[in-house]
Amino acid sequence: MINKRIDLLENYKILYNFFGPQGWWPADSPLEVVIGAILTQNTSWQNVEKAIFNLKQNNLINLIALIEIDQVELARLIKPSGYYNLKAKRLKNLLLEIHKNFHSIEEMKKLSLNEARNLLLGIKGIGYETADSILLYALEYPTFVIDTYTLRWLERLNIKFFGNKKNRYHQSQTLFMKNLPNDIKLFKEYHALIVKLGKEFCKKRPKCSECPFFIKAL
DNA sequence: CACCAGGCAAGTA
DNA sequence: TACTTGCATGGT
Repeated sequence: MINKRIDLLENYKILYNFFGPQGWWPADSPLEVVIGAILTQNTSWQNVEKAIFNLKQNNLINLIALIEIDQVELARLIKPSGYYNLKAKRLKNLLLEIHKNFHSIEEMKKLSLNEARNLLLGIKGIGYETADSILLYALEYPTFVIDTYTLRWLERLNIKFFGNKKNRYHQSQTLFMKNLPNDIKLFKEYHALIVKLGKEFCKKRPKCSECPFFIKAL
């Protein structure tokens, strides 16, 4: 299963030295991270920025305000991020659930990692990646985010997992977490660097041969 | 013009 | 269990 030629910590260092710090997650508050986590589902961050800008213009980076705003109006404001009807519903649903159980986003931290994770995964519209993104970047729990870039990268390294979607996600996540120090900053930066790598070199096949990281990884 | 982006849920066989 | 489809805008 684990390719012993791959030293994940060593590869992190190579990536970091090549690309530098990525500064994820760009946001002014944990709530803004949560909002961005929903809005960026299968959507470029550039489009998410436009939507978040609209929300900021209307003082809507606010838990109560977002719970009270009309869903159709919210959808109109987040339109640039795509799937706006769906995302407006998911956002209100998630924030309502958080407010129902806690005073604020930060209050969720009194839960253990697994408690918080299970709570999030029980909410419609929150899958594994969105849950882990919120846990890591908004709440600062030490969990590793797996996304399509990460899976693509593992596949290129010839590391394959079997079973259903849930098992494959957790096996990939475990691979990183068992082979890295339990360091929140490292987890944040590593995931961002893998996304950066994917955007730079893995998007189109011909570019793969130009990827300096992939050559060093092997 | 086609294709993709920092997914997820529901439906089908 | 393993595909397929709907959701939708904006950049390349």
